[in-house]
Amino acid sequence: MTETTDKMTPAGGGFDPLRLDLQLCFALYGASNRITRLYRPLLEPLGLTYPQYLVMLGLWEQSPRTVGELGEALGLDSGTLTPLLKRMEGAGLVVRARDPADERRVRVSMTDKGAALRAEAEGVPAAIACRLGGDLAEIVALRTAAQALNRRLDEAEGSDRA
Amino acid sequence: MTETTDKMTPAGGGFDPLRLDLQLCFALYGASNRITRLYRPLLEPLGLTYPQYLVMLGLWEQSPRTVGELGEALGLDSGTLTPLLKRMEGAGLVVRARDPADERRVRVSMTDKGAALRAEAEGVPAAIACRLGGDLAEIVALRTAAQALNRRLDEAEGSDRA
DNA sequence: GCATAATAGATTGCACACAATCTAATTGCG
DNA sequence: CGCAATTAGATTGTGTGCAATCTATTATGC
Repeated sequence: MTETTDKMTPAGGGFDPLRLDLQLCFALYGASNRITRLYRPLLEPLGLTYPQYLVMLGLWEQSPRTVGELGEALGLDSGTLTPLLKRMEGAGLVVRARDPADERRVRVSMTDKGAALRAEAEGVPAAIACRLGGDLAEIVALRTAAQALNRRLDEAEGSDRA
Repeated sequence: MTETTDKMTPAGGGFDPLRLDLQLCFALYGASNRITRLYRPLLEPLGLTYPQYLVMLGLWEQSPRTVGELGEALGLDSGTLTPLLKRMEGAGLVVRARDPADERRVRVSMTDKGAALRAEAEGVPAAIACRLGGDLAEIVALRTAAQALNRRLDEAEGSDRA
């Protein structure tokens, strides 16, 4: 049987490397899921899902952008983005059009409706910050640490292909 | 049309709260996706997906457990767990059985095959740690910060229902 | 100049993730 | 006892997330 005592001595001799609450991956996985749940009720009035909101953030910074550029910025591939962007096009938030200069590329640009949505989204970060509570420094520290991790993982992933 | 200039002054007076790289949510979302990608090639030889691996971690700590207990531990609901557990049952890793004492409950228990898989999984955390690189303290700090966030979000979520 | 390789997206198939809803079983309470 | 309220999972429907593959287009080598 697998009766595990919950002795936790991270620095000690015999601790279990497979313990759920010791996994960084599990903490991040849970944080990501919880954050998505936290945003859902705020984004629903805007007619956006959470990944769609991220796409809009990307496009509010720069529009138009190609599918590949968005994928690079968001860390998603075309298999994820294509149907997502099609739904957003169906909702009238973006337009997709082949680049005449290079017919392989698809340029994604905001519509006026998409641009107008920005005003409604302005309040979202503050509302989230409020719900997150805690002190701001803690939030920033967590964000910075996650970004550092992401950078390192991107490098490792890139070197695989090199 | 909506041509966005990319003036960005993060430290300046009028910085943009909607900037993608300022979002904690985006950093965590990316980290979770990247971590899943990192685990995939290591878990594939074990015949596990990443959420299935988390379920196994939960069951290696305690088996049997009800669906509800697993959902509580992993932060997932029955709509996610039911099909996931069915696939794992199909793979011979777990068994699902109604609790005779309370027919509403379903007890999920490891099979011998599932228990045996633990030996193969022992090496996974070390392999991941190696790929993550960086120093261990940084990893632990990120994990701790994410766990603190998760606790706070759980409290907030719980108070919604109260 | 033309076959070949490289590139950008799209498509397909599978596996989550979750809201909303449903069903069956248990609890509570008069 | 008898029935409403609660509870535990299962089901359904929508929307990602990604590997593998396909197609169309552009760049390259000989």
